[in-house]
Amino acid sequence: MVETMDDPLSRAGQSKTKPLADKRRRMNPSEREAQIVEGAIGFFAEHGFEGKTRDLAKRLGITQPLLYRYFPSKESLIERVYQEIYLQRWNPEWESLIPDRDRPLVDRLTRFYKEYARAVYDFVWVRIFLYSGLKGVDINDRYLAIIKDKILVPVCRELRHDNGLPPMEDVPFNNEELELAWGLHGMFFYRAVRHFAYGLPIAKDIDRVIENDVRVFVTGARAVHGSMLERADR
Amino acid sequence: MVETMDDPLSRAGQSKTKPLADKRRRMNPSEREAQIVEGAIGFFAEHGFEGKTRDLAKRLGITQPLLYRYFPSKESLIERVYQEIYLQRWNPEWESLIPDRDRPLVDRLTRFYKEYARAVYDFVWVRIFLYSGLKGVDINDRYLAIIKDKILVPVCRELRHDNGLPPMEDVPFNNEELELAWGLHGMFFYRAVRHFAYGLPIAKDIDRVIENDVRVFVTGARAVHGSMLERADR
DNA sequence: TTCGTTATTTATCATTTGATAATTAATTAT
DNA sequence: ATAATTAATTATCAAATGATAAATAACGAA
Repeated sequence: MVETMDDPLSRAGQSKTKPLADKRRRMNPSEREAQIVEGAIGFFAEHGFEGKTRDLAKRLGITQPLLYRYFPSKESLIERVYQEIYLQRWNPEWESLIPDRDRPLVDRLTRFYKEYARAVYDFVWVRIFLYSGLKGVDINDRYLAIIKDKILVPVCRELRHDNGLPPMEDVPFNNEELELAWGLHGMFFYRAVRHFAYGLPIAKDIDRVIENDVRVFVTGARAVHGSMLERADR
Repeated sequence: MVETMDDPLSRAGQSKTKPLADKRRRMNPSEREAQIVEGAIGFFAEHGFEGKTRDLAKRLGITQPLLYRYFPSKESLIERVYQEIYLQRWNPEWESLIPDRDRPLVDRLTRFYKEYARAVYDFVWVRIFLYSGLKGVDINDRYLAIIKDKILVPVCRELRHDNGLPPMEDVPFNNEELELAWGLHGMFFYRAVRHFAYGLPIAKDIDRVIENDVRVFVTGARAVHGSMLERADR
């Protein structure tokens, strides 16, 4: 029986009630700044960007005006949170993984999504991504453009090659095909939404789930990919 | 070439700048209430539940205190929005669709997700679902429990039958199997997240996309479903 | 037309909230 | 030890926000 994992709220390490810095003042500025940013990430992930600066300060065990010594405004702190979250968690090596035809496609995809999960199946990441998406922040679009260009389109390319379909130079790439690859990505990412946004339990052995997802996708895609190309040209 | 659909923000009917009720006062109370609720749905879907009552009132073309004649508090209005959104959009007929073995499983699934899409691929629904999920509202959990019990578990049951696997009475249902069905649901629902939360374009011909999703899933699931049951007992 | 009812608005309150200024005190340099 | 520096706190401000009370005016009944 496959176990499930509960309590998505548990962020490893930081306890929730942690104004334990009772009398410890005068921290090294760069340390303090880092502490504020990290705290803000967790805080906004939990409460959304409408979370109050006073509550954030309380959580950090500092006073609210101190935030304004390090950031000129709440908005600038939020901006910093975006930077930290988005830029830190993309590994360019992933991009070279997909087109590596020395290995079977199923292996490549499984490997990619397992590693990607390690970076992204995370309370703060998922929730900040959703909150900023709903807010319509542009950095969100840019991130998704990378997903599309560096992962999904290459996946389609490899899928064609694997299934003996004509390359994109001969039969142009089309949106229906892109949706196919978004399907795999949706299987993958919606699990994170379920767990970290909705608070539902998720299977404990993520790796096995990913293996299944990829097998389902690659096997199933073979059955439909071809027909998309036929209908595609004119 | 498959077209794509842009501007997820467009909610059919109501224009965004609409305080056009310039001098028309004294509306029938039940009408007014309905108008407020509908306006609140669109408003909170757009701005989240932290949206300000004054902005909502402005959008409705009424004054802010009038809201409080119809709802004792902002929270009670939000509660009403939940009711309206969640209760109104579940069709019990869908539940009987899945187990109908007179039709091929692919047909049943395609039909269900097409009809479900008509109810749920919708700006306000998707966003309020996400906002309330992030907020941790219990009605969200209850809705997802219905999805699981009435759709996903039945899907697994039918999938077993279709692939000649032992019924649940013989080999018990397990979480890995459930994750399989969540995979299909994720393909489906993540498209809505992409479009309505992230603002990305989505293929115009939703029906065709759903057909592809279901074919990919059913074909691919056949390749992995069996192995889950073997490992499952003990 | 006049009057009574009540839907709606205007005026206002008490908190909350992002932000600033003045004050205090921890740490380092002399 | 003493003074200088500046991290951090305390004390506030002004605007925003949920909510209430009093005043107004639209509509139906007489």
